[in-house]
Amino acid sequence: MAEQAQYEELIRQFSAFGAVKRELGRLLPSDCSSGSATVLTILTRHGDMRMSKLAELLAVDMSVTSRQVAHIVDRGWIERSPDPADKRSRILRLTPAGREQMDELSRRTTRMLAERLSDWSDDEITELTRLMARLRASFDDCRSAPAGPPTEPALEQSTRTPATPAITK
Amino acid sequence: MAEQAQYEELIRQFSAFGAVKRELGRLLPSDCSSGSATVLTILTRHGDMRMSKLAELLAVDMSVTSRQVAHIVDRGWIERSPDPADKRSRILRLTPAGREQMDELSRRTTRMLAERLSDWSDDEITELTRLMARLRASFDDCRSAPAGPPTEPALEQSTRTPATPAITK
DNA sequence: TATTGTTATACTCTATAACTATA
DNA sequence: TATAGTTATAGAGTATAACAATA
Repeated sequence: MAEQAQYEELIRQFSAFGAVKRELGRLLPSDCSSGSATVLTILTRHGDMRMSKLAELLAVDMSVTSRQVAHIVDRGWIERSPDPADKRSRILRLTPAGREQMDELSRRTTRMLAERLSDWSDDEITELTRLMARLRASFDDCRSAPAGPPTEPALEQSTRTPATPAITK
Repeated sequence: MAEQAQYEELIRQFSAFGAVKRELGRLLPSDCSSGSATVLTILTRHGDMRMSKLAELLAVDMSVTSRQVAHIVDRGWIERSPDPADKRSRILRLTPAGREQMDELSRRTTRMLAERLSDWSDDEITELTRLMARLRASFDDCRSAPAGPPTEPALEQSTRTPATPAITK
C-alpha cells in the first residue's frame, strides 16, 4: 500500500504520457489514425474476434468500435464476415493488406522508439512493458468486479449503452 | 539497445494504456475535463508560466492551449495577467478556487488508484512512476534536438503552427 | 519582419440514445 | 424481452491556417 504522494506523482506521469502518445501519433500514415492503429494491433495480437470482444478489449462503447471498424473495413484492412453461430454477430479478420499495414506501423513505431530510447537498457524497457501490462490488468480486473460481492463474480459488464430496456414512459 | 520484438510489445502496452486513461477520465467532475485536469496539474507542479511554456509542457499546439486555458479561466480556476515584460504575453496563475479543484481531483484519482493498485508494492509503484518520467524525458529531449547537427542545439522548436511567414503569393 | 496569443475550421475519439435484426 | 451491432448526435482534443497586437 502506497502513500498519497506516490499516487499523485503517478497520476502526474499519466497526464504527461499524453505527450508521448501524441508524438507517436504524429508518425502514423495520414490514412491510419491512432484509433485504427489500436484496432489493427489488437486483431494482430488476439486474432479473429467479434465486435463485442473488440469493444471489450478496447474498453470503449461498442458504438465507437462499430464506427472505427467501418472505417478500417473501408480501407480494406479487415473484413467482417457473418458469424454462422449467431446471425446478429460478425467476425472480424485481418486481411493481407491489413497485415501489411500493421507491418508498416511496426516499422515506424519501432524506429521511433529505437531513436528515443537509445540510451535505455534492455531491462528498463522490459520492466516498463511489464509494469504497464500489469497496470492495464489491474484496471481490467476491477472493471469486471467493480466492488460487488464475490458471490456474483462473472457479471461480464458489457461496454455499451444501457439499451433502454422498454421503460418508455 | 533492445530488439524489435521488445519495442513492439512496448507499443502494444502504450495502446492499451488508453483504456486506463479513459477509466480515470470517467471519475472526473463533469465540469472538469481531462484536458483541464492536465493543465491544472501542470500549473500546480510548475507554478506560474506563460502560454507558450504551458503549450510546450503539454506538447500541443498553442491554439489548443489557448482554448483550454480560456475554458479554465471561465471556471475561475486560473487567471491570465498581462506580462509587464512583454505586452504580447500573459502569465497564467492558479487561483485559490483552482487549488481547491486540484485538491478534489487529487482526492478522486488517489482513491481510484488506491483501489485499483491495492495489490501493488510500494516499489512497483515507484518504479512505474520513475520509468514513465524517464520515458517522457526521453521524448522531450529528442523534440528539442530532433536529429540535427550538434552545432545547432538550442533550436527551441516551438509547438505551434508555422505562422505563414509572409509567403503570400 | 518575427513572435505571442487568439479565433475559425475540420477531423478524430468518445459517450448517449435510438434503431434494426436476430435470439 | 434481451442481445449484437449500427447510426445519429453531441462534446472534447487536436492540428492547420489566418488574424491582431506587440516586439
